[in-house]
Amino acid sequence: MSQFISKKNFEQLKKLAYKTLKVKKGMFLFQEGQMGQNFFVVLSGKFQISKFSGDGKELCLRLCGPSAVIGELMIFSDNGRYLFNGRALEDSEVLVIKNEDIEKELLANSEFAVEFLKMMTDHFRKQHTKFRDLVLYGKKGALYSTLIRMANSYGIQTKDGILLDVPVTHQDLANFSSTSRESVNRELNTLKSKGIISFKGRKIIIHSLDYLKKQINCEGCPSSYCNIE
Amino acid sequence: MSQFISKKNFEQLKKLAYKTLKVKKGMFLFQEGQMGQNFFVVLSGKFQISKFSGDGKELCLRLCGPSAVIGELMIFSDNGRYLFNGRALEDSEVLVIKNEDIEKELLANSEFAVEFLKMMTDHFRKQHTKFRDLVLYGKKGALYSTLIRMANSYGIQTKDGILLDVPVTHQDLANFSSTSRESVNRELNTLKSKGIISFKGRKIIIHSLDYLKKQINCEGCPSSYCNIE
DNA sequence: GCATTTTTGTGACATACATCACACGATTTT
DNA sequence: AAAATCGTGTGATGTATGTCACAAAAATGC
Repeated sequence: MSQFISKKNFEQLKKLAYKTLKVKKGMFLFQEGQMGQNFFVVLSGKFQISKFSGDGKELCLRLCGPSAVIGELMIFSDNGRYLFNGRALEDSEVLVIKNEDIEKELLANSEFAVEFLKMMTDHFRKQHTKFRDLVLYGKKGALYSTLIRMANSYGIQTKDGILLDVPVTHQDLANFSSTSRESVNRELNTLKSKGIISFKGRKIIIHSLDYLKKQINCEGCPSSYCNIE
Repeated sequence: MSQFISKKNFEQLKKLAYKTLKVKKGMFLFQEGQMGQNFFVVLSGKFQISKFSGDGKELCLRLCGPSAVIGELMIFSDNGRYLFNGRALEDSEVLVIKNEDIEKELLANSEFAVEFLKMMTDHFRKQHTKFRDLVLYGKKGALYSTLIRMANSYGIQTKDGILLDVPVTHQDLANFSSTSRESVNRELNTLKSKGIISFKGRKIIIHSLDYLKKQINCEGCPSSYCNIE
């Protein structure tokens, strides 16, 4: 169950859904700029939330697994356009909820409204920390931040260190860090030569999460914000 | 009156306040990392919302005049620490509202809860566009974005163009754009030589807002998000 | 009005980072 | 098994932008 919303309110969201939708791997559930009246709750599979820049680069913001709420930012928006792209990384299934239905429900049920507001502010703080890492600590900071987040979301503790158990390419990491594949490659190899990380096949093992955290002043941040979801 | 919250709900916020506070020019109303149980509504004066990086640089995010809601992001937070700094740029006065009081009120009054949620999502989208400009369009994009926002918030239409009627130094613009004073200076002079802007004393006149907008793909964005507040 | 401080302007240089080019190994397809 | 594709590694080079140094102009204080 997501850390965002209680089981009870997750059930409530389920009730509000008017259909479920299967999304094939690689397909867009929604795209930035597109009009739409729905948002979604992931039931199975995985989605990547991203944003395209003018010159075709893609900035990745979230990886969303089961029970994540996505496409939710347009609720109460004037113009009803999605801000991001949501693409299925695997064959996936989602609940579809009409914005007007949730708006009604929020008015009718203030306990639910508060829970939902809580989720939104949480989400906001999470996005904010990502923002901070990107803007205040440069490309390197963004990469470190991405590694830390992936460790918190997909890391498996082994005696060797934390194994990032997701199939990510250097290009993927670059997209999450608004930098280039080559820079990611070089920086990862620098980290490896320092003994901070190592590779196991294509996957990354982090030996010193602390080192990465220190570089971006990450000490105080509650780890619930520090993930990639 | 702010574009964020209706007069009625602004009155409601006023009722919830347990005191008003005068803040002298230059003083911090709150600082990042600081514990606190309150948020604020500006009654008079002006506040700057900012964030410090590890190496002492300051990233400025908002300029907040009367009826802006500030320090609100910690509502429902686990750790109760401010994410930003709020500093008075002039002698100012604010309403002080306890987080627990608003949390109670939101539970009791769902119409208010929805209105508040609306404000938060609006705010989120606004921050998001700033984020996009900073990360996706580089330093130049950040500066253009800042100029556009200031034009929308403080611009006065004259026959000459849009006069930015705020006292801002190049250093201020740099802080809003996460760049350096010198870069701002050079870029402004480049814009001047292209006839996009000109100077009237210390103030900036924008002759072609469209040019700036085009550079950062700003066409579709509703101008209510595109301000500095 | 003079002195001091703040703000702006600009050259020289250093650095971070993107881009291009290409090689190589691994994986997948035919 | 050969061919094609994909992911990685790395040097060379260009560009954007930060930093330093210092001067001129403007604003402010006394």
